[in-house]
Amino acid sequence: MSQSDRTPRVRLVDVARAAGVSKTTVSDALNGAGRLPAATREHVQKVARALGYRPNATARLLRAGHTRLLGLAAREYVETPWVYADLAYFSQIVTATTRAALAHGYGVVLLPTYGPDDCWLDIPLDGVFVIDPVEGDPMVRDFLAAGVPVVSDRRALAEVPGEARAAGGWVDFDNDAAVRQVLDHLEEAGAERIAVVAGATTACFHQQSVRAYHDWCAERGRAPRIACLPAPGVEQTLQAVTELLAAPVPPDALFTLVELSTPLLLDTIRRLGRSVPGDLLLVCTTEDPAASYTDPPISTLSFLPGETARAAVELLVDRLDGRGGDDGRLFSADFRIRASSAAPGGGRGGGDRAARPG
Amino acid sequence: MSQSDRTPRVRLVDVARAAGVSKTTVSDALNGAGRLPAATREHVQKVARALGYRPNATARLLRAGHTRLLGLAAREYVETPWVYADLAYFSQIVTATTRAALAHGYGVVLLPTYGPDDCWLDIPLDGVFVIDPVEGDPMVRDFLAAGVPVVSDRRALAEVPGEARAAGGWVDFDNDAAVRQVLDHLEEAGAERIAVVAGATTACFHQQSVRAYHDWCAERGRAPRIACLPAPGVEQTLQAVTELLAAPVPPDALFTLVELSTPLLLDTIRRLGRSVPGDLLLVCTTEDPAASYTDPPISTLSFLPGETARAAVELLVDRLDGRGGDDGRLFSADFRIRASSAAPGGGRGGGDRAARPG
DNA sequence: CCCTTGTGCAGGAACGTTCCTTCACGAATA
DNA sequence: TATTCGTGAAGGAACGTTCCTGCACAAGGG
Repeated sequence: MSQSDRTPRVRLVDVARAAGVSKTTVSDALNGAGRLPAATREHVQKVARALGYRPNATARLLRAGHTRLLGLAAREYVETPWVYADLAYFSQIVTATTRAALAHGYGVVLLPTYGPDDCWLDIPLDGVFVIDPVEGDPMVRDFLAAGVPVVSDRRALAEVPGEARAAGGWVDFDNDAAVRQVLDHLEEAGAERIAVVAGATTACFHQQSVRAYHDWCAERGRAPRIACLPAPGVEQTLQAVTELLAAPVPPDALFTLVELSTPLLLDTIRRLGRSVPGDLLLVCTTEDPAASYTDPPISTLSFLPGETARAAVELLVDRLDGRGGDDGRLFSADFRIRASSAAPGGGRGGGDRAARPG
Repeated sequence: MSQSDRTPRVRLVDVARAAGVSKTTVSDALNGAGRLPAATREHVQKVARALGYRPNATARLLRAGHTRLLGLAAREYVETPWVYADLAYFSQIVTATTRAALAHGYGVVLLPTYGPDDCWLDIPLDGVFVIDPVEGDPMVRDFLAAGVPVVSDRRALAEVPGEARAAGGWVDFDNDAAVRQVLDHLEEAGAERIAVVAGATTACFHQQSVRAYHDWCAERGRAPRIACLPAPGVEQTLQAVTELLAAPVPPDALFTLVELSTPLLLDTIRRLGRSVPGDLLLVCTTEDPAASYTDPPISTLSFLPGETARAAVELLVDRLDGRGGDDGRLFSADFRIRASSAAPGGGRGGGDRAARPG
């Protein structure tokens, strides 16, 4: 009943019967294999075309032993899958994963993140890329147990005990270094009261970043000024910024970790009567290219979703093809200093240059 | 070699042998089928768990006759697949398709859009959602020929001759009506020289919209002012806007059809010395929620990618489950009038109200 | 004339499931 | 005692491919 028509699809044997040859001959003729004279080959092809024969993909896969399908799952807010794919970071991850996979002859399946038991195992996959896995992630566990190689974007979680480890790879960022780099830069530019806007999610990124910020503040004896958003959204984010800036002694620098329309943020800050970078230095974590076209251009921190995804797919494909390469790859975030965080004295900034750690 | 380990995976028969029962018993015990006493069932389950047995997904699918996998393909700029998934429209289509599919127990495969011959047929799919198919699209043809139901977002292309038609569905917009609605609104608000920014792509949306604009202008004896972008990108778009506004007799209204950061556009217009809506009325085609938070809020035209995708999936799923419902669904775009296109006299606008045609 | 070598194809075993059919056996009924 | 009946489980045929093996026949060499 699943097939819309009740005509039961023409199979290989049907072609064979119609052409008066065996299954083998048909298969060989259509796949360009075996030793067949051109005449036979063409005859079979003609018959197959006449009958409208199309090979059954599932049967081929069963025979082949692999599916050329890679799974992609985002494990943040598991109960509402793919809601955050609207964010530029996820969107670019999806795009880049797909493009890289296709370049290697693989398709990409967007996976369910919750559901009855281990329902994801019903999908025939050769490998999986898991974004933001949680501690002891059941999905990761299931796939590894099923012998499906997993690459995640958190190296900490790839360190599972025992033999399963051999099948897990990772790509990751030096998150601490990135956050510190931004904070150091702001301090150097004269900032004394740096405020941070983060998200209260299960994503390692936010948790790690917030911790790094607290550590950095503690080392300098500064009081952290932080707003943690329970959920993403334009309204909430702008609200948080407004509140931060309304403090009795307002911050002189703002570092956002949540994704947001940067031109809109700039505009909002202006409407609150503060100028960038005059009154407030600004650095945004974002993948939005619009950031470099604002006035002033905004300093950005990017976690290179495209490169991450590409690397993850390469890792996975290498592993699938038996080329056991590295266990993982560590990236550095891409910090681009622009006018929005230039020193008041004018000693820095104005340009559009990338800074890389150590 | 494809499987990373050379341990050849434990199969159903292996469990059967180890448990001292037959394949049937194992299958029934694990799937909760058949008539088995609890003791046997538990014994088999224990053995299976001990051996680390995981059923082979491909084999199940072959047996089941369906894959619970839906394909998603964007046919715009076929040679560079998924580059435009960064755009909010595509991104939301992908998100909504995936969520709707998962809700019905289907996974989503992001399809290749080019490649050797009909390579997409190697992927085991139950149905396909094709965005922006081109005329006589080979992908659509291939899938229909292979008996895989196709839903596209262009009703014009679903009208293929003959019996194949029964397998194609569509969701679409009344594009002309939407464009005219915006133009009429701008005219009513006092605009006399409406300029349009469109993209030069194969997407029906742009072509149809441009045609509608030309027709509308012709009916009124107005000269069309249009900028067609060869490629999307912040730089190009802002450049086009700058040029349009630099005309000797500049436009008094702007209607953008390409996706763009709306706060950035507003900012750019201001930097060119024009005020919105005072000097220039503004309506943007966008899916970006930031548009309602700018100052002034921007009037937007949305093609509801989320609802489109949901409808497409419903259509597909209905067809797959034998519930032959409609052939398609026609949507109306969502035009929201805000202050950016309010009449100079102040007669209109300021609010945030939706307008629907008809 | 027999043995090799090569060509053209057929048969059938995989791939790993599910599920339909059958069969044995003990208990209940006639 | 001979017939039903229900329970528990085995056997094997699908699902639709691919590909290994092997057979028949013809041509060539000794």
